[in-house]
Amino acid sequence: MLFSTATGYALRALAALPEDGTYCLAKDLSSRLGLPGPYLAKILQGLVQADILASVRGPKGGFRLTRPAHRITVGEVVAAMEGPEAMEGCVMGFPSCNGENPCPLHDAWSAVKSQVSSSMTQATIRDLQLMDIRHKKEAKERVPNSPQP
Amino acid sequence: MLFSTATGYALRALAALPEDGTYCLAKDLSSRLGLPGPYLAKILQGLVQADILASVRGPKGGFRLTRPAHRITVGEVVAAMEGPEAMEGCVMGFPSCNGENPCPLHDAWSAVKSQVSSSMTQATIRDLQLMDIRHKKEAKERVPNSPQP
DNA sequence: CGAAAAAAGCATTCCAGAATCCTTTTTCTG
DNA sequence: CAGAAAAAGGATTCTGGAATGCTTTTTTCG
Ligand code: FES
Ligand code: FES
Repeated sequence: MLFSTATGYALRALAALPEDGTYCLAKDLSSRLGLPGPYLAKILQGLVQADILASVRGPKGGFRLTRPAHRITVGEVVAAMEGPEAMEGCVMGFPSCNGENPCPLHDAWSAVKSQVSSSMTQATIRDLQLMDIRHKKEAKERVPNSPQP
Repeated sequence: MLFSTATGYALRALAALPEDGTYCLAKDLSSRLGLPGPYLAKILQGLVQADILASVRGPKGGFRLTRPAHRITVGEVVAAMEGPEAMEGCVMGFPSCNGENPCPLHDAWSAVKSQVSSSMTQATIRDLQLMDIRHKKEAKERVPNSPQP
């Protein structure tokens, strides 16, 4: 899936945070998204250190975005989660991917890398929020009223 | 790295096999490539079942390609190793990657997928052999004579 | 101030992929 | 046929990421 599952969780959690500065509980997020609770908590803490989230402890505390959603790029989040060296190395797993001794997929892969990373610096958390909205709307249309027993 | 390390090993091993039908020992391959011996052996066995390699047991036995190198595509090897479902799923790890509710990277990623998979069906083991030759030649030029103590 | 709420931090468990070891089967050679 | 060489097959260990639990610190509120 190209990135680690933790990165996916981070993106989903960020997209689920409210856009105003309200603080939001980790537990709340995890239950809303159906993600493993303590694991998500740890991920959120990491995002705090990357200055993507701000947190306050104690009652009334929680997590919130440090910036408006459209100012946080997907690339930034991926870098924070995966480290700066993500997407390095040869697609085929050959040792050392450099122009010197390219594997047959090297050119295609280089194009891919630049394409993905440019898309990632374009896309922001705001875009993910929109996606989520679409998701919910669609679900609502599909099942007009679904009682929760 | 997009694919598993085993897939990388498989590709490297296939590229290292002689083009004539000579049988080649697993142990020989592993030592030549510096790959973990028994692990490579198991990988080779898998390639036999995928009809990419043929093997014969006993003395004078070993592994060989079932077809000329230029008739074995990289895509075929990847499929044999990773299963047919490789490269499915959303780049960002969102559940279900379909056109219905695309994530912001979906279009870029779709392009990537088709590009990579078409490159993979174009490239053959023969191309990998050429890469290897380049590799060796280059090393030789760099170190004209390197005694092995 | 004291109790409760919540994040922070740390150790631990779980699990799949990576790698190793050992036994069995096949085939060649003397 | 006997023995050795080599792949085939299965069980096992190792390892890093995924996930969980527990304790500590900070903050709010009565
Ligand atoms: S060498 Fe394979 S992707 Fe660059
Ligand atoms: S939905 Fe993310 S890549 Fe298709």
